[in-house]
Amino acid sequence: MPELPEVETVRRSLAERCCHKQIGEVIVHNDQVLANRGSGEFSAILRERVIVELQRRGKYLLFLLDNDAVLVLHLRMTGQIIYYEGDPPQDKHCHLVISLAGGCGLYYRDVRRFGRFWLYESGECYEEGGLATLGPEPFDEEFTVPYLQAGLRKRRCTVKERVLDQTFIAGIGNIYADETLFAAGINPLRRCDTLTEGEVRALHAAAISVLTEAVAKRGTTIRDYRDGNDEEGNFQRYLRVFGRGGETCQHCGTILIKCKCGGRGTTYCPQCQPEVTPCEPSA
DNA sequence: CGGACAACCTGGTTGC
DNA sequence: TGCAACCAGGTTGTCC
Repeated sequence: MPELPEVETVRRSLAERCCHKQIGEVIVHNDQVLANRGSGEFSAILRERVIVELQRRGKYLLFLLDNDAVLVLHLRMTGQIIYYEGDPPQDKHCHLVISLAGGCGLYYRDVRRFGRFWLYESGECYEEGGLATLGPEPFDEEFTVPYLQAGLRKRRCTVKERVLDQTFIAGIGNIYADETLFAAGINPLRRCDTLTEGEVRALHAAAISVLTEAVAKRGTTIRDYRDGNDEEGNFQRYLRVFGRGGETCQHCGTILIKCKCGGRGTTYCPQCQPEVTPCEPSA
């Protein structure tokens, strides 16, 4: 599941491969993955454009093209955008091929076909849909302790559901929500408006440190995730709670609990992330 | 507006 | 062994 660290790893791996290259033939095998264009129009607009720069916002990948066109991609669950040389691989889950000058290109593969491409030309507002409403990501200056505290107090849902809200914090998905809450010592089922100031500070620091570490380890591969070079991430070796329900907590030895929270599978340590916050010692 | 929930998809796993 | 049911989850859309 590509979240911020995975999309950032894809961005970095593709940037060095395809920046400044010109697009040649574009083949659409399945126009389901095109959100705002038909396949003919999509191919015609992309053809002969030069990829100038790759950016990322939250979980969105942006290809900035010459003539001010922008190709936006969200990988959702199982999307993969991979660089190839020679011929693109034969694959029944390959929905789109963008060939580049010099006998190489990018192919988009997505088993579940949830991922989407948006293509915008000069003058079109490409900040529509999800991009328009994204909140700051944990690496942004705007993501401060007061911002986090104010946002947590505005809702009554669980803290995990709040952390997953992309309009509040961009880039955190199910894996890093569980890992961040563990690192902060906060139970995912806690009501988000009941966190103490100390807990908010811990959550703020944990979000930044967990994502920083995950980017450094090139993301998490549970099953499908691959970067732009078709390589797996490494952070799955460092997960402390996600996918470890029933195992023992590496910190205290307690059996990790697997439950549902906001419809998502959720794992936490009942000892390190207690349901009720202990009274803080008086100063 | 917030909150709840179905829908989109297929492959892997589980249960009978 | 076969087959049906269920589960995984990011985002959008709908409904109350």
